[in-house]
Amino acid sequence: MKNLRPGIIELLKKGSCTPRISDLASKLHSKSTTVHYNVKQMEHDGTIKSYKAVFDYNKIGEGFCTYVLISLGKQEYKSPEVVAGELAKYGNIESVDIVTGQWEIIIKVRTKDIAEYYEFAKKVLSLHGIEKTHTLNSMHQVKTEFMTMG
Amino acid sequence: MKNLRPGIIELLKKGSCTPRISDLASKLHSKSTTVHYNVKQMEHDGTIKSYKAVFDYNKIGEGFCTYVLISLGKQEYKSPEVVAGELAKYGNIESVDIVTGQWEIIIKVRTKDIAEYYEFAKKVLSLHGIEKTHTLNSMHQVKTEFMTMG
DNA sequence: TTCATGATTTGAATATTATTCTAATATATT
DNA sequence: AATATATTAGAATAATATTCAAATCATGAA
Repeated sequence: MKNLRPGIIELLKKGSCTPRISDLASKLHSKSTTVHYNVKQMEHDGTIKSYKAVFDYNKIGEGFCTYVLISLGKQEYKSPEVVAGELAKYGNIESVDIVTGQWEIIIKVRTKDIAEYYEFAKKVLSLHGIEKTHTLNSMHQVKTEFMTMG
Repeated sequence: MKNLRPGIIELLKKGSCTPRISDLASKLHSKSTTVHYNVKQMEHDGTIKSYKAVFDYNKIGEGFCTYVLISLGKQEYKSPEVVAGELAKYGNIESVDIVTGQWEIIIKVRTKDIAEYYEFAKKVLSLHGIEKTHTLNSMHQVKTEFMTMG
């Protein structure tokens, strides 16, 4: 007997979902064929990127959430774009933004606990030409991906 | 003729999607009834909070993305939890976290442009007993909600 | 305005897929 | 080992998305 959850979680984290046309139709007081037409349009013109699940991250071993402000150092040979692209490849990094001001990149990281975060930081943040970091640990995730937790 | 897009976007931002059981089943080399059983289990025990869409936020008038670090001031009568809860109610705030360190709350805000952000900041950040803020503007959103943009 | 063109909506028919139910198998507990 | 519980599987059904053709609406040109 195989434990399907990890595989399901990995797939649903990024996709493998679909809009409920009939639900949208009834909520918007429209015909389902009309909603279907509009949604497909948004998919084709790139307005909609994906359909995915939002999890209770505490229940999938990613309850420890950290924001890391990253500075690259002026004389660095790697551009922020390159470093950001490298960071984006990590599955436990939820978001990567190149920002203005004193820091160059901000990332949001999800790990099981502080120990796993420490391993991540050792492995990832030492590489990639990162000079300086400032860490903000989330004690309470009140809202995530537009979803209010509770 | 009504423009359905705003309504569809609002609903898909938080929900109105469903997992594609058969897609999961084929990718995981399992029977769809088995996947169905496991997914329902995760829904019922709260592991899965919702199924939603991810957008190209530039195309839905939310291309301007800002992280705001918030400090509340020691003698404040409102707790971080209360302020965070109030902030979470705003539809254009993607995430709200209560964090450790020199700042108390970090939020991620989406607006159309800097002008709309200014209106938001005037309206929201002046209320709620917020003492000091530090703003990081995203010049490039490389990854969002686990989805790499491109 | 009227006409013509393209875009959006609609309804009916069909195809897919989720869901239900029952049975079988695996896992855990005593 | 024996019983109870949890998970997987198959067949039948229900629900829903999708397709297609036709109707309606919106737009711009004459």
